[in-house]
This record gives sequence, C-alpha cells and structure tokens, in this order.
Amino acid sequence: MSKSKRLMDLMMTVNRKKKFTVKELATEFNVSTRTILRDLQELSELGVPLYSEVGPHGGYQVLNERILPPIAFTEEEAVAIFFACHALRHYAYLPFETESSSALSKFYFYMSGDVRDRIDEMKNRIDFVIPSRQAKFPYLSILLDGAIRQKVIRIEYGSRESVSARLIQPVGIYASSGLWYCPAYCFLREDIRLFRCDRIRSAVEDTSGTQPRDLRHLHLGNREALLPSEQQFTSLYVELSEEGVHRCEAEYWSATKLHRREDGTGWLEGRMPKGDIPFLAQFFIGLGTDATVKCPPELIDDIKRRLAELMARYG
Amino acid sequence: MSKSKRLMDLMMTVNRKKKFTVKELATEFNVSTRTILRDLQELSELGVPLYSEVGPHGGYQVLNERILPPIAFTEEEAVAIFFACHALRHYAYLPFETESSSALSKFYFYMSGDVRDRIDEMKNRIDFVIPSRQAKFPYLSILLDGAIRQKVIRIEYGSRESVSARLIQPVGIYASSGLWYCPAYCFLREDIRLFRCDRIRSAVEDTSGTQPRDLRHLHLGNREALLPSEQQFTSLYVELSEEGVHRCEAEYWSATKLHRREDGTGWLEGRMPKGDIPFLAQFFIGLGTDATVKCPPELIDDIKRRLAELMARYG
DNA sequence: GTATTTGTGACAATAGTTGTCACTATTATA
DNA sequence: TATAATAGTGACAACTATTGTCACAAATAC
Repeated sequence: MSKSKRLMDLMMTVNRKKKFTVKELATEFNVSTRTILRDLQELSELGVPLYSEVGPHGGYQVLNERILPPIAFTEEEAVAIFFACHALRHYAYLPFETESSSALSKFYFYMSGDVRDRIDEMKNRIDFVIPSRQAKFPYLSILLDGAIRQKVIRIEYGSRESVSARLIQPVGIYASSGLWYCPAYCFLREDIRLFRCDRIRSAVEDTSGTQPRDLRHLHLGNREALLPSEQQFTSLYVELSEEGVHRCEAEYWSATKLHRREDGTGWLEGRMPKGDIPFLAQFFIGLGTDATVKCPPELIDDIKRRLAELMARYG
Repeated sequence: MSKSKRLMDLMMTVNRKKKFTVKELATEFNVSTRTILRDLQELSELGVPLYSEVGPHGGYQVLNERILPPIAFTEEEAVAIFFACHALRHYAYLPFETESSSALSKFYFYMSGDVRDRIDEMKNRIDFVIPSRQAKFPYLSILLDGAIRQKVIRIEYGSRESVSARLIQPVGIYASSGLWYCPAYCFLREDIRLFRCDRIRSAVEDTSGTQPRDLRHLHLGNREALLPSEQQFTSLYVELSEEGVHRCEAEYWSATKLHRREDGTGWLEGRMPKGDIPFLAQFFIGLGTDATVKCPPELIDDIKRRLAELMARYG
C-alpha cells in the first residue's frame, strides 16, 4: 500500500478508534512501529489533533475533531449545504453544543474561490426565514438526549403563575415557526403530551428510579401515534375559501383533515379532540369569512361567545 | 514539494481553473509534463472527474464536481450540518438545480461510523418542521438569478381570476412558513413590492430592453429599505397580553413595533401603511382577547365591521 | 501538412520510505 | 524499587517510489 493511501486510511482509523497505541496500528497496517510513528507525526502536521501519553495504559488519542475525507460535491450541492447551515443562524437555541457558525466558517474557508464568490453573491439574495422569538430553550440538549437514550427526565413545567413538577420520557424535539416542542410520555397524565420547551423551567435526568416505558415504536416519523389516546372526540366540518385552504396548509394539525376542490376552495373534515375547542374557535375566527364552521355545535357556540366578547370590547 | 502535497494542491488548482493544459500545470508546479500526466491520472483514480480533449484548443476539464479537501469537523459540527441539510427536505421547491438529498447522502456516506450511528439515533428524534404546502414554485431559480445579476424579469402574476403581466427586478427571495416570497422593484407600480412566488404564473428574462434600476443598495439584509415608499401611513397602537406577545413574535412585520413589559405583556406601536388595514384587522381578530387595538380608528372600524359580518354568519 | 495537444512505455537518476537497532524518557503497577 | 508498557529520536542501509528524458502514437484544428 502506498504511503499516501496509508495516511488516508490512518486518518479514518484514528478517527474511528479515538484511542489506540502505536503497536496496534503497526499490526493493523502491517508496517513497523517506526513507520507508524512517522505517519502520526505527519498527520499531526496535517492538522489532526493528536495527543499522546506514555506509560502503561497510555497511548494516542484524537482530540474532539474528526476528519472528513475529501468529498466531491457539485457546485450546486456545496451551495445548498452552505445555505442550509446558514439558515440555522436564525435559531438562537439548538440542541447541539457547538455553534453551527464554526462549522459554517470552516466549510466556507475550504471552498474554492469561485464557489465562494457564488455564495457571496447569493448571501443577501436568498434566505430561509424563521420567526425570531424571545423565548428561551436552555434544555434542548437534555431533552434530545433523553429521547435518544430513552431516559426519564424530571422537569418543572408551567406558565408564570403555576409551575408543576413532572416526569416525562421524551419522544423527540422539533422546531416549528420559531418555537421548540417536545412530544413526550407524561408519567403524571399517563399519556403522550406535547410540551412547549420554553415553558420548561428546569430539566434533569430523573434519579428516583422511575422505569422508562418501552416507547421505541414512537418517534417523530410516526406522528399519528403521538396523539393522546384517551380523549373525547367529536366531528369537525369546516367550509374553506381558496384563501382559507392556503391558511390551513400552514397548520400542522390540519394536514390529515384538509380536502381540496378543483376550484381552489376546500373543506376540513375529521375527528377533533373536545379539548381543542378553545384553540380552534380562536383559529377559525382568525380566518374570518374564509372559513365557515358547520359542526360541531359546541365549537360554533364557543365562536359566538368569543365574537360577542370581542364586540363588547370594541363597543 | 512532496508528491502528496502537490496532489492536494493540484486538486485545488484544477478545481479553480476548470480548464487547463498539462504544460500550464507543469510550469506552475515546476515539474515535467510527464509527472503532471501521472498526477492527473492519479487524481482521476481518486475520484476527480477529469475529461480531456486532444488537439489544439484541447486540454483538460473538470466536470461539474469540485473537491472539498479533508476538513476537520467536530462531531457536533458534522451533526449540525447534517440536520441543517436534512431540514431542506421539507422544501418541495428550492432555487438550486440539484436535489439537496444527493449532497446529503454523500456527506452521510463519508462520515465515520460512530458519527453515522449518532445521526441514525437522532434522525427520528429531532426535526425542523416547515409547513408543507400544495403551492408550486417553479420559477425560484430564475428569480434568484435575476436578483444576483440584477436583471429585469417579465412575469405573469395573479390569482385564479386575474393575471397581469409585469416587469420586475428581484431583490431576492425568501421562504417563510412554507411559502416563497420575492421582494422586487415593480416597473408597473414604480416601487418595491412583495410578490408571492406561487402566484407567479410564468417568468422569463426580459428582452424588451428595459434598463435595470440601480438597486445594489437593496438586499435581504436590508429590510427597512424594502418597504414601499409612496404610501399613506397612520399610527398603530395595540395592547397585547403575554400570549399576544408570543403570537406577534412569529410575525415578520411586527418585529420593529413590538415592545415587551417585565410581566410578559407588551404592546405594538409604530407606523403602518393604510393599505394594510384589511390584513391587520383580520390578524388582530385572530388574536381574540389577547390583543386590544387602540388606534387607528379606521382599523377599529374595520374590525367592528368584520365582527358584525361574522356574527351574522353564525346567527 | 503542421502545430498542438493528450497519452504510453522504457529506463536511469534521484528522492523518499521503511525497517532495524540502539537508545532515552515517562509512568502505572506489582 | 524493579518491571513492563508506552512514546519518542537518531542513524543507516535496503528498498521503493518518483521523476525527467526521450521516443513515439494518436487525434484534431487550422
């Protein structure tokens, strides 16, 4: 095997192993330890952050970073990756430890001149807008970690007035229009609930010994299963104008209920939990004349009540 | 210079030049043409897509792809890049020619085993949700290109009923909650206007010879300047509950007007174009009792009118 | 036809790489 | 304290790879 190929392989190997001895590598690559030592020195000079300790149980370690081999991207691909990462800057909170900007600047730095020029021209011409919120999400990492390792997390949850302690087992986390949400099994309610991460006041791994449930079948790709199971349902039917259809398309919950007609108008039809009446009443009022609720009657009543209240307010 | 170093440099060089002859490179690198030929063959074997033509005006070319040199990413960085790109899959339309999924799979493929494992675990545990819309955006590329090169674009714009032809000079494009928008100078209205890209029925580069305006000072990073200049303004003041503040944070237009109090509540205060009254009336109705409009009176009147209409509809 | 270009093969000179051996130095542990 | 395990360095000979030169083939634009 030629030296350059061996160096490449070595790069990968040390990144995979993270901890290793010279002898080990010498055996693996069928060269002498002297050669490996020389190679490692060269890798060091190439930027791989190696660290070594002498003595028994000593050996080499790779610090933190890992090397990505040369990858052939098309120009379009490189640009797309750049802007995807660029969009992350809109998120003040991310469940990754590192600032994504460091990755971005590395990526940018290594790109050849004309791709860089291309990116510079595009930088102020394209954007993925995400609402910037004041809300704080300091516990995304621990929630995500809980979801991955299926751990029970103890959180304090609530609004300004009332805070309650709960044990939850996160299913995952997702960001939607600037807010982070965490669907999770709630040991208090004994059902799946959706938590808004900015209302989580604290989060730590539970130490009381509560056994995690077996929720491996639940994940974000499996949304239907995330709905709370023990609720009273009623039937929803809403007529929508063309604009009403557009507005509903932006709503996560309506995807399965939305039907479209040839002429652009449409309707919502499906089951809805009774607990959603307040939310939906307000939502359909917001659609104005672009939505006409036909049933359930409870929803219509709530809409009427709210309209009356508003009328009173504006005299 | 050692061979491996020269090969790396060569990789960069050929990617920069895209078209070159063996002799050129030989001079540049101070080696013989024979050596360069051997090097190029090696690069080929390493995956650089080289193509050559013999004869005068012949030479080498790099096809399409460009090589990214080995980059040292931390694990966190690699993961962040992956999920940033992963989020792009929610966009059915992008202004890049290539599917971003191809870039993603390359990236994934080259990542070392344990980062890949990490990603696999996280895949169904974290997501960036963007509303999926039915709308179609086939002209993003031409609009973006127009914005970059400051070209005049001829579009057909409108709703189902009325379609009008217009000349525009795009400032940029951006995606917001699942829809693409294009702020542009409109030669018909002689002012900056915001176009919804799904209402653009066709778009071609203008050939009538209309001179582009000098709009280099306008770009997406410069939003204040994008507001239409010749409009009648009036003063807006709205009281907001805590929830009302939250809802307004998600709205793009409200960022500069939103003020917060210590207790979480807040208010909107600022100038608003009179043309926005219908939109704002509907918006504040949607906020229900979380918003109380204090002025302008025209807005309050419109809200009352709309409430009355809704009351009538629901009997 | 000529100049320009890629492309191949052979070979000797040169340059780089490797293994061995003999060292030094540090450190955990028996 | 002795021992074994580990990194690390230097010198040198044997080996291997790289390079330049030269000869020649083949395609192609002008």
